[in-house]
Amino acid sequence: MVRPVETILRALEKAYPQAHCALAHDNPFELLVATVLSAQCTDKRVNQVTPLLFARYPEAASLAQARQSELEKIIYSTGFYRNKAKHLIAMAKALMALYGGQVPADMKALVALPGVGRKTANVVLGNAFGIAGGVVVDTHVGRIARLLGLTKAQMVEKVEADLIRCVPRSKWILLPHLLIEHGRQICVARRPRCGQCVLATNCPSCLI
DNA sequence: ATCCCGAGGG
DNA sequence: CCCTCTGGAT
Repeated sequence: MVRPVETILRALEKAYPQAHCALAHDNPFELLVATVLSAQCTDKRVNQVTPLLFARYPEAASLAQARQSELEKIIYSTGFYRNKAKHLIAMAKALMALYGGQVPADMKALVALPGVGRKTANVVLGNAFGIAGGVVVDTHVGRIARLLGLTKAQMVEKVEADLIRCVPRSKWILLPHLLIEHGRQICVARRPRCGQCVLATNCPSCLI
């Protein structure tokens, strides 16, 4: 029923040769912060607040000393601003206390940071350090959760486990970017453009 | 109304 | 396991 992953990968790589991490960043710290901000928010809007954010708080040391009210104003438009501001300050303090202000290149250490879950850790590991720790699975998977009778929480875990099993490790970092690009251009939530979809012939939800 | 590169708390 | 947190785009 489902086409081999290799075939899907090849089709997506051909369709989106420019796929990459769209969160603007110059170093692991900036990517970590940007990824925390990206929760339930488009990368484009994150990129609108990060220039001012990083000018004001260029590294963990300054962010750890931030006044929460000031930080909230800067990140306001990314949503969840109170939680994110609180988490970012706590995260920066933890980076100072545990890692000398540096971002650890380690899954367990990243996930233990305040406000950092497995998805954020995977983004930082893969795109800042080039380490394929796991596979980034975002909220797109929630769209098909109902078809399989799974909750979103179950879905995220199962999908990553399946991808780790089926996809060669050399593609773990690239694959999420391909899927996200596909989700943005073709497989959008409302009125998906199935007529232009390179995976249409194999898609159970295809509308044509 | 629904969705966006989620995570913590109950 | 479910809920909440938030604003802007579509």
